[in-house]
Amino acid sequence: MARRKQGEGSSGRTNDPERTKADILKVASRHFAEHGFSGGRVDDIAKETNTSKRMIYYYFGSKDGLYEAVLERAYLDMRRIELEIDIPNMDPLLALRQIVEFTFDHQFRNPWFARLVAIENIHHASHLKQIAGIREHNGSVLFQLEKLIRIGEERGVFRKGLKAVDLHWMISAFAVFNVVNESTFSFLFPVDETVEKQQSNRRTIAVDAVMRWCQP
Amino acid sequence: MARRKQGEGSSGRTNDPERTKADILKVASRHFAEHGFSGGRVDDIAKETNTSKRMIYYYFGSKDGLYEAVLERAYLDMRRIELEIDIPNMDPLLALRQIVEFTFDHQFRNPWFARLVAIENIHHASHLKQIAGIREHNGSVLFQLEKLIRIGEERGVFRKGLKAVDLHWMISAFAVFNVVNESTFSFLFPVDETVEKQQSNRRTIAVDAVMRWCQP
Amino acid sequence: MARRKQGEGSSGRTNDPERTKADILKVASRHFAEHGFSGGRVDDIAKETNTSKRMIYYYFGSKDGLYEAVLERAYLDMRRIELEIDIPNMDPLLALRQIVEFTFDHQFRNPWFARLVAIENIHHASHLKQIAGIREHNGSVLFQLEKLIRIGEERGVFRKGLKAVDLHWMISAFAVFNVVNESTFSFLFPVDETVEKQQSNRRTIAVDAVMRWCQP
Amino acid sequence: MARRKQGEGSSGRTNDPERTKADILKVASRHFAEHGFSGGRVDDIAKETNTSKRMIYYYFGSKDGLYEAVLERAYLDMRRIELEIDIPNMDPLLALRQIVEFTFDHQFRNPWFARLVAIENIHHASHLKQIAGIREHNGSVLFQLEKLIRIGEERGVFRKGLKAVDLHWMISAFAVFNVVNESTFSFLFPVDETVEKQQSNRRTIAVDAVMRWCQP
DNA sequence: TATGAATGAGGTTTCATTCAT
DNA sequence: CATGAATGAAACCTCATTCAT
Repeated sequence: MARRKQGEGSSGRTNDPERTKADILKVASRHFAEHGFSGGRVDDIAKETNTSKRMIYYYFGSKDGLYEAVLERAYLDMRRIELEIDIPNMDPLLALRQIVEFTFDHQFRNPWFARLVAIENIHHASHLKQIAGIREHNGSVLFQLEKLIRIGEERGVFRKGLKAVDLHWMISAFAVFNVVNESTFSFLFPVDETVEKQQSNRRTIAVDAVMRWCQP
Repeated sequence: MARRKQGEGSSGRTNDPERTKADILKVASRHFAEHGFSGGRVDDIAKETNTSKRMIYYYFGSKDGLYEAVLERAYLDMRRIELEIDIPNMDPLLALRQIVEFTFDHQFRNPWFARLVAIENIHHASHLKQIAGIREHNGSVLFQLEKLIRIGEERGVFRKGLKAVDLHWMISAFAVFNVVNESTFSFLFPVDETVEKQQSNRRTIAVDAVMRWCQP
Repeated sequence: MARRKQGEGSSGRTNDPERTKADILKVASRHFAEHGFSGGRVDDIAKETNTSKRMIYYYFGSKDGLYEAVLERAYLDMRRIELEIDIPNMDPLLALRQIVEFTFDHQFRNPWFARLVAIENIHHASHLKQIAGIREHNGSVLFQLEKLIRIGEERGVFRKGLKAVDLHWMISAFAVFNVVNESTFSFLFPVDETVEKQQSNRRTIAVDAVMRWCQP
Repeated sequence: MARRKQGEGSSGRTNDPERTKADILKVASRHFAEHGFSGGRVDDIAKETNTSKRMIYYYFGSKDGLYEAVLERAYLDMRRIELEIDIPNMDPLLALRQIVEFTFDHQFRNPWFARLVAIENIHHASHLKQIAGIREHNGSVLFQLEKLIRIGEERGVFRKGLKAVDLHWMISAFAVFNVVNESTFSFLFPVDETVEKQQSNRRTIAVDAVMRWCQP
């Protein structure tokens, strides 16, 4: 039998705080990304969860607290994933291409992140500003890009004076706009292509634009 | 002083439906852009208006109806303004530069438009899809860009195969991202510059990127 | 040219008070009968009318006033129609049969009257009690039935001691219940017949029951 | 005085959902029966309750939902009570008399039921049709009457060919009309009798009419 | 730790009625 | 006589949050 607490397993009750919190966070991420912060419903989140509404308040204190936790987790995950790209001895142009493509694809496949960011911007980043240390954590992207720019400059494949924050801004603009404005853009300017073809096309545009902009 | 139209100002009752509607729409635009659709409050909008909450329902039927009217008006205004740019005999490269700069600046100075679009995207463009004729109206931008592309190609200053919808996508990405993601981006990646300097810098990035992307 | 007021005819504007009032009353009758008093909407009535909402208030003072006028008109019409039955030298049994059949059919073909009465009963006849002279007017039915009963008794085809008010009560019970409770009754106890067949059947029941009850 | 259940009375908070729901339903039944559906006020119902308006929505979802629950409960109660009449070895004529008298009296003493049904008919039985299983449940009356008719026919005290649904229709017509149209009828055709005397008289009419109609 | 019942404040919407022309 | 704009009060309903067990 060995160490199994009474009641565990039967009805979703876990008695595992970390698991419970993770479950709530995952559900809440998707829910807020789908409905926005004001449009999000604590009741609905609770229903989708394996636990009850009371647990949300127990662990996160309030709707705002829950949303902030969601946001923090989202940024941590995103930055962690980005760091997986390895720009060691790779050719700078190839590395740049990979970064743009990876960012573009990853955001497209995980649209809830970009949507959460968009939602947070509607609220003037007020929740983000409550999250301690989030700024420092995000600095990692810039370090990576700085490294790339330095190498590229040295080898003469990038023009001089590129700034990491500008490059990140441009890459983000494409990757985020692509996800976040998809609904209105594709409705207003429909293209006669499959979604896959269209995404591939837009990714090419993004890659080309970034690379042309970086080169001498 | 003179120049005061009969009944204007003071106590609100205008008996001028167009004025009343325009008043409501203007207030509502700013309010929804500020708080989102779900976060927007009909009560608050009414308070800022010269009229009462009842009139909002009299003219727009519901919160959704009001929001749709706001959205429609916003798109109409935006497209009308864009058409003011004249690409007649101008040098294509110069015209392209002006279009990007104009779009970039105009969106920055009227951030509520981009915010409304972002909000609408959170809701999967469900309201936009209710607005009859909005799609047709928006086509005008593409016509303009197509004209520009044709001239640029003929003169050999643009590379071949450019598509208007792609160009519009890129220009929008910069102009919209710049406005909509400003809060989170500038919080996470602060730059030690004045806002004006920063905007000027980003505009340069956008212009350069677009022009490099269009040229052969 | 000859006596035609400016604007007459063009847009429904009549300048004929009686016609206007009659128009409003007719529309309001059907509307209240359909939705009840509380469920009735002055706005909706106005829209169905050839005139405007203001006229309703001009002529009838209030929603209650309009409803009372509707009720009065309905009772007047109903009693007037009933008096058209002629019981002169007719055979009493035949006359009785005709009265029951006529009442039954007429109520069925003009269900809004019975519905208005049902609605008024929900409100404890409070509006009816405001209508001056309505009680006296309704007495006519009883006079007619009394005449019939007298003749029937004299000829020995009716049993002794019948009272007009009881006879009217019974006839009304069938005719009114048939109309007013149709929705719930036919839903709960559906019969596999055409509506016409069913009505004919119920009318037979009513006629048989009344006649058996009157005969010695 | 003893005999007071724990928590009963006083401050309202029961944490006993069934009791809370029953309390709401009872108050709502009387309220809707008194004012109709459109004329009924959720606020007023809540005030008469031991709980708050919020709980009405918690348990019943909407005003319509509450009304449907009221209607369902009313029909269930009515049919349950009717079944208490026992037609075992009783003389069919006596049993018939008892059924008519019981129905007549019971409806008169519980007028809110007939009023609810009248109200529901104003709304074309739209709520009733939402109630699952209500039709099946109501079938019980017909079974009972069929049994009675069969016995009566066999013994030759009823004429042949009687149908249960017709008999139920007739009994209902008297019992329901007596309650529902009381206000207008007694106002228009006042009788110089006590209410008790009048009811007794009408009950006699109903019994006589039904029995004469059933006999050969 | 966990649950379902309960809540007050506030949100959207509706309605009969009146006003200005 | 006639109209459409305008209104305040009150209606229905929702939401984040807390309580009792």
